[in-house]
Amino acid sequence: MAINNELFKGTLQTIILNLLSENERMYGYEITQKVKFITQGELLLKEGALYPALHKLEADGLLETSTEIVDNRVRKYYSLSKDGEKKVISKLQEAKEFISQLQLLLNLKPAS
Amino acid sequence: MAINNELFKGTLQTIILNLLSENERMYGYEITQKVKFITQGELLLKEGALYPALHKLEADGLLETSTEIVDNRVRKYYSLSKDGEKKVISKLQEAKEFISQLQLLLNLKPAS
DNA sequence: ATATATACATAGGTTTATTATGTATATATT
DNA sequence: AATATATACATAATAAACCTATGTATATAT
Repeated sequence: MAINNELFKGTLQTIILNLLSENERMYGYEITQKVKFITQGELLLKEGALYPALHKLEADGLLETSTEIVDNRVRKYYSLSKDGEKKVISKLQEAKEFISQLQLLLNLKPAS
Repeated sequence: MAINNELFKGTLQTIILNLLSENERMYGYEITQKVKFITQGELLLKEGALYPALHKLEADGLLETSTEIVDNRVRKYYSLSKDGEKKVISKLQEAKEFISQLQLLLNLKPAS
C-alpha cells in the first residue's frame, strides 16, 4: 500500500469510507488517484489492496455499486449504503482515538 | 494488541523503541504495564505480540538484553543498542509523517 | 510499434498481531 | 489450606491485512 510504510495497515477501510462520504460515488481507479493526489505521491494505494477491500466492504453491506461503460471501458462505481454512512462515523471516531493514543505513546503531543 | 482496534498494526516496534529511548532499560512485563497506563487501559499490549516483537528487535541488533533475578523470578531487561538509538529517530519521523498523512486523508486536520 | 494510462480482478506469499497455551513464583483472598 | 490474581517469561496455531505479481482489455501518446 505504501511506498515504504507498514503503518497504514488497518486504515484502508476507513480511508475508503471517508473518501466516499465526501464524494457521493467513486470508482476504484479514481480512489487510487485521489489518495495519490492527497498525499502528494507519498501513499500509493495498490490495486491488490484496494479491490479486495472494496469487495469486502460491499459484501459487508457498507457499499453499493453501479457499473457504467465509459470510453468502452467498464467502470464500477461505489457509493455508501445506509449502513456505510453510519459506519464511516464510527470509523472516523475510532481513527481519531487511535491517532490520539499513538501521539501519547510516542510523545508527539504538545499537551493533553 | 488492542481491545477493539486493528489500527495499531505496524506501530508496535515504534512504540517499544520509543519507550526504551526514554527509559534506559525496561523488561517485557513493565512495557505492557506502561502502555496500559499511558493509554488508560485503552491499549492492551498482549504477550503474544510483545515478546516476539522484542525478540525480533534484538535479532535485528536494535536491542540489547541483560537478565536479572528479582524475587526469584527472571527478568529480562531490554535497552537500545547504538543502532537502536538511530532507529528510533527515523521510526518516530516515519510515525509523524504517517499521522500527518492519515489526518489529511481523513480530514482530521484543521489546516496545512 | 511500443509504452503508458485507464480499469477491472485474483493468486500466492509475507508480515503482524491474536488467541490459546505452557511454565513458574509471589501475594492476596477465602 | 486452597484458590485466584499478579508477576514474568515463552511459543504454536490461526486470522487478517496488505504486497507483489500476474492477467485481461481498451485508449492515448510517443
